[in-house]
Amino acid sequence: MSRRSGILEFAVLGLLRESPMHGYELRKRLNTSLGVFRAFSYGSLYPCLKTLVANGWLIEEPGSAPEDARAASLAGRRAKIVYRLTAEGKEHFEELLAHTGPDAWEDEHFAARFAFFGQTSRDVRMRVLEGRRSRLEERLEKMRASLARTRERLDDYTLELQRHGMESVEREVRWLNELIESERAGRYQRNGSAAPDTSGEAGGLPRHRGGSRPDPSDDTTK
Amino acid sequence: MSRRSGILEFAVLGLLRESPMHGYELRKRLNTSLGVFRAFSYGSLYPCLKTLVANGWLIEEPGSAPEDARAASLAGRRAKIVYRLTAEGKEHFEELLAHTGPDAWEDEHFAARFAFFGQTSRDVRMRVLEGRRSRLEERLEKMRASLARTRERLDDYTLELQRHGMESVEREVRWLNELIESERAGRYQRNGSAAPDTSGEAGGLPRHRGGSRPDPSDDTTK
DNA sequence: GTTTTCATGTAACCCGTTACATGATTCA
DNA sequence: TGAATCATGTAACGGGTTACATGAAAAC
Repeated sequence: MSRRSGILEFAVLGLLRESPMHGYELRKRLNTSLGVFRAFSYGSLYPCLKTLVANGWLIEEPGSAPEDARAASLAGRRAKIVYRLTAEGKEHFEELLAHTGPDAWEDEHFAARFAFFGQTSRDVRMRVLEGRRSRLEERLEKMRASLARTRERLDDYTLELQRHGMESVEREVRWLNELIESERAGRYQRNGSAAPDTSGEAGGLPRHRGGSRPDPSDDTTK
Repeated sequence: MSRRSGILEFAVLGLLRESPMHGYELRKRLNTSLGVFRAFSYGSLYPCLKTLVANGWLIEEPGSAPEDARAASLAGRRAKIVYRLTAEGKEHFEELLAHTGPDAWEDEHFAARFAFFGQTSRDVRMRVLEGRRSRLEERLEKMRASLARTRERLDDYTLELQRHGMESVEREVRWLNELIESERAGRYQRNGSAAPDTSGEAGGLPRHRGGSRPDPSDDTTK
């Protein structure tokens, strides 16, 4: 059965659900769109793709770029394997999305699921957000308890590190609260299509100040 | 030479520098005092201790608890191996602390070093803090660039995830700025001994609101 | 006297990386 | 025609975890 669990498998399925792709492009998308929190290498991606195929979740299609029709007449053309999600793969991905295992609330697991919220139903999103929040609150409890126990024998730097760590967690809890509130109020939308200037309080998620600078240079993939 | 790099080795050396300990206690300290950011298991700790001994950085002493003197008369008493840092080990740890390798600025590496700032000179601290900061600023650049490139074809959730990620990084940069400022001003102290109520702006690091609640219950180890 | 906690260890695995090898396609 | 980039892969390793096995000391 090959339990290749982990983030990579999940993210690959999620990206391929949106559209078929070959490995190279897949990796680029992993490291930009999703890559804020993690970067993957070919050394893990290609073996992963193979086991996903072996599990029947993907099929490989010998494909070239769609608009490259004139090259299709060539005889010995190959390479560029396009992977496409099968029906079983789709089903498996749904299960993974909905699955509420104990590990599902860890940092990177959570981030990966969140990245695919657009393909989920609201009640699943709610469960995930609330699960993450209570997970963080447990963690806060432990940190507070540990700090209360050891405070006196720690030097200033260790203390400062712990304080900053706790503040980070508290901050994420507040963030989750906002998101949960948004979901409750029904403020969500499928796919914000090209709204070049996000100035007002539109329909979607709560808007914040800051973020990317308004510099629309560099449209190429570097 | 057994390049067992990684956080664990570093943290073990750092803790043993403060005082000798046996493995079990060592692990507890790793997961409370330092464990805010990471938890280790025996399955990694004990093998690590062995290689550290093999490298000459630690020695094992058959030891029981110091105040357990009456038990010393027993014949076949053993187990409870106490590990002590050798002179070479100490030297090695200093090198690790001062070493400015490219990996030294990553999240967990940085956190581990920071946790042992109390054993460092100020210029080393400054180098580490500034190194970390410029590392984060690089990361911000990439995130901004990536976001500017892909903004239109991302759904709201992915966008929100990236926004939150960037804000977290920006927040850490501000934190580092404060710390660097503190170091510059010479506001640091070795070991804040039992200041039960931290209300005013004392001599040490910049004080913040929030943190652990004033509830001194539960002094036992769970 | 039995259950808990302390204490040490090992073998198998997991999820990924690094470094390397190879070749097709595009562009100057 | 030669360099850059696209594209696919593999072998060896890395730094840990899980689950297991064992036994001594303390608590009840």
